[in-house]
Amino acid sequence: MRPRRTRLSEVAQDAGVSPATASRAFSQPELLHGSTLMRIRASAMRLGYLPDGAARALASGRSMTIAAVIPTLDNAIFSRALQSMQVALAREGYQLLVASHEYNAAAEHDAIRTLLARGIDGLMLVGAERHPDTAGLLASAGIPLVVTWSSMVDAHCVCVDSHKAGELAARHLVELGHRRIGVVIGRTDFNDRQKARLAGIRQALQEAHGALPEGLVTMQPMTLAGGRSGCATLLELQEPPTAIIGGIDMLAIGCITELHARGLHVPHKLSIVGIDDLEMSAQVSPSLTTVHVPTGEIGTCAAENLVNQLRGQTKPVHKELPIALVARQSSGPKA
Amino acid sequence: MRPRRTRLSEVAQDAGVSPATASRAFSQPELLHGSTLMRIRASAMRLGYLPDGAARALASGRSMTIAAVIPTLDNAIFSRALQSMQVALAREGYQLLVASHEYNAAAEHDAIRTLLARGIDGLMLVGAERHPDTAGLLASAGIPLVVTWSSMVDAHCVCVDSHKAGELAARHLVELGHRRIGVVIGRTDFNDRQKARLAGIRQALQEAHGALPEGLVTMQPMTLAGGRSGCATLLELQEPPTAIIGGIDMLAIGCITELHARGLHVPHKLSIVGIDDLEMSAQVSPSLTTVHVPTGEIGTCAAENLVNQLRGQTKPVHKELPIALVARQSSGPKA
DNA sequence: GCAGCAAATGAAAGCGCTTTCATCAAACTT
DNA sequence: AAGTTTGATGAAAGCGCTTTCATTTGCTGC
Repeated sequence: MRPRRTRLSEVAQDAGVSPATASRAFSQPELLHGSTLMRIRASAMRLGYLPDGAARALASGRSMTIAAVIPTLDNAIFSRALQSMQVALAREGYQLLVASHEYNAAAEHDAIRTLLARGIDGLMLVGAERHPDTAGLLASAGIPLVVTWSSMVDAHCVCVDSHKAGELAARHLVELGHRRIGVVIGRTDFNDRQKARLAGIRQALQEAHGALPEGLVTMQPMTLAGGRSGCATLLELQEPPTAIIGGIDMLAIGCITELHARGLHVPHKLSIVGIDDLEMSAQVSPSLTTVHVPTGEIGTCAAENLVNQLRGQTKPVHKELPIALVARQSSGPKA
Repeated sequence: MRPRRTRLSEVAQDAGVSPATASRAFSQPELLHGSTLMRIRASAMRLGYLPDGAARALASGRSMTIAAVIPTLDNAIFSRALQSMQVALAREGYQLLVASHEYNAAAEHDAIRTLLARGIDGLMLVGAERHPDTAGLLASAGIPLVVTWSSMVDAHCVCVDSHKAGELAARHLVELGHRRIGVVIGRTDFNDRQKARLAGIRQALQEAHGALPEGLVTMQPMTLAGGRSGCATLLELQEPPTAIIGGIDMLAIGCITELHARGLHVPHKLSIVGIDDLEMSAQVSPSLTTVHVPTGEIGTCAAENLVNQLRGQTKPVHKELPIALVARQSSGPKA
């Protein structure tokens, strides 16, 4: 078998101290005499000592690991949020564990269960919808929790107002004179963000010119291909829209692509607006008008929130981050 | 404090068996009498028992966790590979732990170190380049390892021939009659895949029409913006190329975008070829000619490889996955 | 010069589980 | 009927670390 790893006791022996002291050299170095600390560190280095996380976690009750359960890695907003979260956590000595559930509540439940069993110190979740059993699981685990993107009563949240995001996108088009506005929305199963955005769009349009006709809304997979297909669907209507809102930027960009493929000019022929403001949205041609959502910041704040909870901050903190419309080239006055 | 979690011994007591038997109910149920098993399961369910991963890992020496250290989550090829890997691992009862290093060898070393300390059963790494200290770290850890994308002697690998990928892209353009071919390559620091692709391109062009002039190669960040900027750089040359190869699809798509923004038709004015075959590459307009790399399969095979190693398969396995050119709309005969 | 205290270290008891080994009953052998 | 095997379970020894509590030592202050 493999050559057993160096143990803390061996380091201690090598340095001529007790295991207790050696342990402190890693967790509470300030308690040790300078020279002792040096000696232990030197021994550890020489012996190539690597602490055993399982033993540490078992003895201390802390794993220094935080988990994030997200819908999918296949959407840049989540990878970006995770990225920022990781950086923020690493700064505090925590490791990030990631699981995705592909928009399936049962899969989310399982992932949370597995993670909890694995032993984590905190958990980041997306959205406020859950499998009915999940609440109990979380309650019995009793670890710090932060809900992101959506708001949830009695829970720590780092959220944005998705309803308002929808309104902003819709109002922008209304102000440009559009009356017939199509919507390519992402699947709303187990996705309260898309639900809220759509509701926001509906409300703003309702206030402007009456209800949004059902035929002008198409639900698609949240990919570029979904955007193209949604755009195609709307174009085939008897009376096609003069503008389209994508439920996420990727859908909006798919619309631009489809229009380009058909030789229809954006925004002269049709205006396109998205929601998210991906990095690539400023780079596509024409650049995408969209509602900026501070994705990276959500990750950072989620990390901070969890760390604060682990430090004793228990009163639920609701943090809402601001959103704003960013007008670029893909939207213009009604033809 | 939080209400302590149910322990295995309590489940055992509740079911009227010893802790040993209760333990077996979870790890080796086939050893138990049917009725005993049922009884234990019922007790576990009723008490809401969740095993303690740390204790399990410590006692058994296995954490049922596998880690992947990738360059970045901000590139769809890695998120896709991870996705497939996760699915394959979950099937075998393993959990995936992810860390990224943003193309920094020292950061990779640190991540591996942290992961090793955390206690993992296997490790997936990308590429064959490493920080000088990493080899020792890995050797002393002595856990199953699989290197992906690149090939490495004496190690388990799931690789593709990046050099050949470069050749395929270049030859395709040569065959279409292009002589002046530009390259927008991703940064090659700590990225042997980009290095090899560029070398492959160089070799194919060399064989066709002599050395690729240095001025026709521009190195850029691996983003859409990098592609745009690289394309712009090449267009400003005294004698611009008639075709451009992107070191990754994202760079190639950036080129298409830049050309679109400038009103230059692809492929009539310029041909564009990428390498990777992202899902979106077939969806952009014009659709991207590229070299298909079976990204998802890399993840699946890496998972299988590690699981096999954990089952005792120790002789290094080299698996090379096939690649192939996919001609789409972005490339055409020289104008 | 000695009580009193702080600083540095050590002894030892677990953390919650797995696993080896032993035990015991039941089911076969011959 | 006695010996042998098989199957199901239990007792108990850790896994490698942290942490509480006790101990030692070197000072301070009167």
